[in-house]
Amino acid sequence: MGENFDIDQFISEFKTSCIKAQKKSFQKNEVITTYIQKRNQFCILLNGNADLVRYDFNGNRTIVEHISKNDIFGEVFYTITTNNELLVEAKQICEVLFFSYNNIHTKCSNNCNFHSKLSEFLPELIINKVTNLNMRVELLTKRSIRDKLVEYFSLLSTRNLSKSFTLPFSLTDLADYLSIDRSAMMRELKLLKDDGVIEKIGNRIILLYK
Amino acid sequence: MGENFDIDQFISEFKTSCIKAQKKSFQKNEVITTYIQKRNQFCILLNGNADLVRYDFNGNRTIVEHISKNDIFGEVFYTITTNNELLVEAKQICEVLFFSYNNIHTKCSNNCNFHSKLSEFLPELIINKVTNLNMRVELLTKRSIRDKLVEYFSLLSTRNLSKSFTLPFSLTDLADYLSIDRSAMMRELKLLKDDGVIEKIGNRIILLYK
DNA sequence: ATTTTTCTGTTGCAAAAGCAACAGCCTTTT
DNA sequence: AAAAGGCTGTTGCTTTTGCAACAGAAAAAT
Repeated sequence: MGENFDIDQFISEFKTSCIKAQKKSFQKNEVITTYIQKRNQFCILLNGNADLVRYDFNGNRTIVEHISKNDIFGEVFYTITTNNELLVEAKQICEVLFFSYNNIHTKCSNNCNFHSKLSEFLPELIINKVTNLNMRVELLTKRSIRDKLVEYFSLLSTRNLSKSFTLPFSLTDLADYLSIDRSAMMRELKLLKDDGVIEKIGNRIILLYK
Repeated sequence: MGENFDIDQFISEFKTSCIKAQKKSFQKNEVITTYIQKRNQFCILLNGNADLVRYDFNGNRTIVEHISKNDIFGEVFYTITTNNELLVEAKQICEVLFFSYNNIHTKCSNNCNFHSKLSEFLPELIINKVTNLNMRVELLTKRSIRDKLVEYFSLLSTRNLSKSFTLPFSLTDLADYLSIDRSAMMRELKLLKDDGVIEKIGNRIILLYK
């Protein structure tokens, strides 16, 4: 889409002229931020990819959100806090831009170019996020492991414009993302193969139906 | 919050001076809109409440989203379409404002007051939506029926500033919202009662823990 | 006021998902 | 080059969830 190209260009041309924004880099497996405090934090992932992860009492790990280049995230979107701690973990080397959300509306005293561009693109960025969240809800409301897998695969197939694609997750992470038990998922993947719905070579999937 | 008050006032003062927006009323159980076509539809619920509902092949009904006063919705947030049909159903008498999302950015030829106010409040409205979606993901990623119920109840408790509250759904709808079987949910509610976690009188819940 | 419909509450049984444990493979580290 | 750690693949067993069916209560329609 044209609009995505604009956003991409805007972000790639970014220079931190605004003193209220901070750019930081992270190594793989570093914690980018946690969502415990109430600081109205708002972030943009400039490069790399990361996961928003929750660990619960039973030791279950859940990938609440998968964060890619140009995605926005931060505790400003979690006003009602949950009991569990939420961590954003870098999966690769990441570059992240941090703000306080308060500073987005109020015009920057420097009247900086970045600031005015940001407020121009903000609705577009947030609508991307809403779209992703709706797809996530669509996935999670599927009743069975099989339905979740098939929905997720057809989503990836649509995104990649191909019936064959490599999973962007390890299978372990995929289970944590779909909020299901890994071994039960493996079992179901085998059944999907046996039933001729998919082919699977390692982390590469080919959708056979339709 | 102060900002919510502003939005409330803005919406309540609204008059359809802009010809590009349409206001319509709906009776209980009427279908407000469907998400099948690609029309960039964007809506605001001015009054009443509604559910975004999906019916799947197996006859399962899922309440994908519960829509209350001042919430925004519409197929513009569902760019990658799912196989299933999505319907917005009025649960009470509803008043709804319809736009095309394209008409929000491009300045209205009338230069109308409503239009400029809308683009001012849009980020706030969308952030509310993101927050709600994140809470929904939080609920849906809980592994067991019990965890879903307890999370949902503590959420309602926080919202109502009280350990006792009436469910905003029928129990049948609650199951469809949590994406679980109703009878299994009833069974678990009984266990929560037996274990002294909640008290339950009809659709009224009292949280006993903490 | 009576009928019809929807919702709540319950249960036995079947199916699905989770848990635990282990082996082999692959990748990264030392 | 060897060791360590993480990921994949598998399976037996247990627990949880779903399904089907029904009775009574409550709400809505006539």
